[in-house]
Amino acid sequence: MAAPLTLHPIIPPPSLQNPLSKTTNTSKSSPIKTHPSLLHLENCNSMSQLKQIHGHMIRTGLFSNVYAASRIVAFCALEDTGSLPYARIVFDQIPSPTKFIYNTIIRGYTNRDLPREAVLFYREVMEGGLSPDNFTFPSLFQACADLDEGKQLHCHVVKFGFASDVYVQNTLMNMYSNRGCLTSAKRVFDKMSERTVVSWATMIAAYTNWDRSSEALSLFHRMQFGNVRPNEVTLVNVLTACARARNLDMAKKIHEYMMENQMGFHLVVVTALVDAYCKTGCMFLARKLFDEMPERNLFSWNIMIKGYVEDSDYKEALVFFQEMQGNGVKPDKVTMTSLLLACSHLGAVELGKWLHAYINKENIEVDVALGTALVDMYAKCGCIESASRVFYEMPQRDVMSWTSMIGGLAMCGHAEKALELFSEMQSSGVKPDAVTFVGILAACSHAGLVDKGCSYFRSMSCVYNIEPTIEHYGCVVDLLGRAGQIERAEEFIKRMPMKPDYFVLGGLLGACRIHGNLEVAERAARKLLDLDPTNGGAYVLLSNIYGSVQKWDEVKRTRELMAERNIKKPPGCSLIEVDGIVHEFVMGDKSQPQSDEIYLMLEDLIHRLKVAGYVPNKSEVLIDMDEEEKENALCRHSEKLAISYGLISTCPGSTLRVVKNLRVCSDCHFAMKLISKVYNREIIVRDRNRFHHFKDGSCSCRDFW
DNA sequence: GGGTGCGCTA
Repeated sequence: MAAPLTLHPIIPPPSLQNPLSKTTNTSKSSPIKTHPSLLHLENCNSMSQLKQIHGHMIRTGLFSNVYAASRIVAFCALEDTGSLPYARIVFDQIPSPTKFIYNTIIRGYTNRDLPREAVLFYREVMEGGLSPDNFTFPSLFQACADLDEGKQLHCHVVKFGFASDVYVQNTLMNMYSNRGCLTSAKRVFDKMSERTVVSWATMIAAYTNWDRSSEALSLFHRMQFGNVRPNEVTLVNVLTACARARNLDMAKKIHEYMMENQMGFHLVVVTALVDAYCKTGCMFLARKLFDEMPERNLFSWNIMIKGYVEDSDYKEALVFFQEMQGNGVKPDKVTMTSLLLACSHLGAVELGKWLHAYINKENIEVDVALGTALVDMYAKCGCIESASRVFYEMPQRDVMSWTSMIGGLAMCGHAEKALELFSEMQSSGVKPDAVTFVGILAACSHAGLVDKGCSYFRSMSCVYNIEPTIEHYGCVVDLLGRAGQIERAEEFIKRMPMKPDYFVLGGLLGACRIHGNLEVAERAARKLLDLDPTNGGAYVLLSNIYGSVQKWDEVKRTRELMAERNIKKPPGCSLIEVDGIVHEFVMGDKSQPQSDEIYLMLEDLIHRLKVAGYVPNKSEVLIDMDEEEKENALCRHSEKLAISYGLISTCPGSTLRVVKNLRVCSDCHFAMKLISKVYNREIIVRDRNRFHHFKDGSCSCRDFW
């Protein structure tokens, strides 16, 4: 009902209003929300407009209305075009700010990723005599720096009586989990009298992030018993747990649930499902789902690319990247990191360089992960100088960056430099991990530094508190074996705290081949065949040793055993990159379009090598065939085919780079040395162990591999 | 008095 006209209050002109007064110049029939200044504020989209409105509000006295003032603060603190410093100035002009107003500023700091400012502002306000409410804490917990600060804020929660607010509890759990204390997170969860779907999702994510995915999944079951319906976020978290736990069955169940509950088109959920299929090794299902997605984002593409890389399908990862570009999707640092990893495996340095240039051109941020991927790519492609350059340009380096560089130097045979870097790493305050020591031991092994290597191995547990794994034991066996200390290596294996595996015994066998120790070789081979009678590599190693000491009967017997047991030799495969395209060769390969030219080149090559003194070394040929056939087989080894292709398709004098999946055989090694001289080419071959840099008739490994 | 806060995929 309208008030009688005669009783209307007299409103003073704005200039006479007391700025501290909380009364407003609006009547009940004109609520403040529809005041023209506030309507202006609704459409405001810049700070200069905001300042005009603010000034006008001060002049008209509207600013003394705390609601109006709060709208000004909210714009400055929360809008993209706002300004937090200005919000602070406005805040200081408000005589009695409400909790809403300072909560808004705290949230503004948190949203803009200014956590320090958020907490400092909170402290300042509290010291000014104000008190928090239940809305204050969620953004504060997001902003808090560490566990200590989080605990202090938790005390405030209790002190001010908000410990049973569900929002506060949910963010509290998240804070504890993210700041390193899963136990406290669980304690909060267990104490909750009412749990929302968010509470469950938060705890499921916490378990997953702490690598306790199976507990995450059982929590999901418990949630369903409690009649809480999962929503999209719940499913995303559960799928992440499935991915980490490699639980394909569960992922499939969630997939069914999604289809039954009309969640099959939710972008994030489907993307999480694609990831779960990738991680459980079902690239086919992942691809099918991806292809059927009505919309995709960068996450979806990155997940597929990473999926292919982790599935060791590097070429498909690169093909997929082309498809991504064809779809007009711009890659980011995550995409680049996965692609560089693919290049590392393929030895595709040209492509790797292209990616590096792309990163620079597109100003993609080189974070620690991407920088490390670049170092690793250059190092694994044998470009140790480029690797080193990128490494030293990195503003930040973590243990993986140092480890990549150390491992790269080790693979190239630069043992001294690798060890120097190891001490440099420690001076810079980065602690080595188990992988670092694999690099260190490999460096010692390739350089024949037996005592140093053994001393590093001992220091692992007593100085660095790192328990050596079977891989480290394998490195030491390799180290001793290569240096000719075969008996010591055998003794070392006997005293290992775990059963030797294929790589440990294979290392010993390899050493026996180099040093012609038949007695130990036979014992090692027997153990190796007991361990895994189907492993073709073990038979090949044994047969090679018999061959190296001209025990042809034994070679024959090993070969017959293989045939009897229907065991195939692991296929050798070589990759060579020409003009950014990776070509793959297997022995006797004729699948290349230029096959005829390649074989003509090969014939010429063998002829010229023979003139230069090449005699085919048939001792490592396993197949039952006559001498001429053996020679033919040797000449068609994948690395020789790859080199022939390289010779006909690159400019004279340019470096040839080959990646081989197995160790390079003695015959090819000898041939490569001669090729480097006869054709005046540097040849860099990465085998499964190390780099061989052939130049001018000799190899960087000094025939020691 | 009004208007606020949480969990999600590489």
